[in-house]
Amino acid sequence: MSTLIVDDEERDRTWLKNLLTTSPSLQGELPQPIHEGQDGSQAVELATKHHPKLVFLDIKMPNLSGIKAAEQILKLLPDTGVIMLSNFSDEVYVRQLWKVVPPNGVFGYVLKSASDEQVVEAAKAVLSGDCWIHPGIARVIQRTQNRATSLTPAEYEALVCIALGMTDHAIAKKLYLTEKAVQSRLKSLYAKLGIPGRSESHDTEFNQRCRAVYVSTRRGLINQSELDDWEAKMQESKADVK
Amino acid sequence: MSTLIVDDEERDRTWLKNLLTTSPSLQGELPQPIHEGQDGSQAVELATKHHPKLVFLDIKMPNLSGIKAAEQILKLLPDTGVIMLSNFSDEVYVRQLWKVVPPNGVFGYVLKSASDEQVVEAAKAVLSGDCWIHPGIARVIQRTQNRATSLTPAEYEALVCIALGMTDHAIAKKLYLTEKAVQSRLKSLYAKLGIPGRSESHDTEFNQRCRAVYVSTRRGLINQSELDDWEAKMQESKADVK
DNA sequence: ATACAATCCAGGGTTTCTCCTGAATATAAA
DNA sequence: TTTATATTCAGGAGAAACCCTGGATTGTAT
Repeated sequence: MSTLIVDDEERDRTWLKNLLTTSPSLQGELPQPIHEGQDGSQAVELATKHHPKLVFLDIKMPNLSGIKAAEQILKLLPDTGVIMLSNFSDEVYVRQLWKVVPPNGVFGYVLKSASDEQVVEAAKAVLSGDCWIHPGIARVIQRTQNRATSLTPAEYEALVCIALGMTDHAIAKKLYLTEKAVQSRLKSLYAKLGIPGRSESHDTEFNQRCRAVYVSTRRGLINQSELDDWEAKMQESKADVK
Repeated sequence: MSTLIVDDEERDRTWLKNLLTTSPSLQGELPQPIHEGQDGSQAVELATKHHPKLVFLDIKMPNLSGIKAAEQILKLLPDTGVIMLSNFSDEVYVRQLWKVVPPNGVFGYVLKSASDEQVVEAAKAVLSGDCWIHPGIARVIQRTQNRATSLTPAEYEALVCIALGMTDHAIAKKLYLTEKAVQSRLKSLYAKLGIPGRSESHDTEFNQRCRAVYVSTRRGLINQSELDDWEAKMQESKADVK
């Protein structure tokens, strides 16, 4: 029974380690020893080796993201308590995490802007079998549950494509659809994002396509590093065709 | 003669404070005492009060950004050594900083991913009247100097507008131009960003408008918080018209 | 079985964006 | 003064994006 801390920034690792070991209210409760890793693949590796009870994972890491690392760890060791540490309250991550964590899984989600007390609180909660979710994320989760505003996989796919700058035609080819189907997806996407079209206000204010990307980024539905991943995937599948 | 540390994250402030006070190679050289602030307006306030020799400024802060704070501080106290601390190597910030810092000003720019040694090095350099720029930023600066790839103010303005999702028509109205002029700006923008148009490749791959936003964000020419500032400004000027 | 939502698709019409050529201005460098 | 460069504009053509209505197909919940 040990604890695992995985973050690519050494500064954050030592901060967290100090916090956990010196906190009075965690004395004796924190599984020892504490192992450390620097990226997602190390996280999986160290977890399979030491079977930790508690794992802290940064989301944004090289090689393997914290989310994917969590997925693999939970698949192998479902009883592990996973606490995600993130700089952002991005909806993408909440979306992804929701799919990865088993329904009865125990996990925490804390932003790096959290106070030391909150981090300790999260650790204690997860150790005693509860979940701990950062207050700032509560409303994000609400939104992902809400039918009227949350995006379907189809809409999300379309969103990513336009954010990468693809044309309707290119999207259709990539997803094996007609252009009409693509436009249909986009139409419902714009509606859910609340972007007014030509019809609604007399003079057109917005280019819906770009506006959709802007508000989605602001809401954290997409972010640059996610898009870059997609871009890389696109490149690959393009190479396959050749 | 004192030192000023301004960052909205307490964690980073204490980290930096510890680093500066405990570093052997800075003993005796660091101006004492050390004052701390949490945002840009406090930075200006504390600087006018204590006339520090050295100021550490985080770029992303509430109320007043680190860049704007630096501008005001350097206007009042041109001999202050300013060191910018940033999480990102975004081109926007380099652009802005270049305008704000006087030609003979002394400043540093270090990324938060820097090692402790680098931060100390930067501090020593600035204290002895030199500039210190993070290696990762060198090539960004190169790009901002290069005529062929750097954007003119006109192009940059257009870029921000399309990133916010405005139509040609809306942009023209906002900037007091014809739509044709806007399109002309966009055309040269696309060219500088190296985005292929309909003519260049047989089948159109990209929606240039969205693609431009994507690559610009990736290059750090624009970023979300900057765009949000612009969005707020747009709202204001819209209210003025009423 | 019925209802519902999500999806794909079609046709046809309107607007916006992009492309091309070309011209007039202004400003700064040679 | 000439030469470049940046910039604003025009007209007209074609492509892409958006609007509306509506049908067919799935799957899922009641």
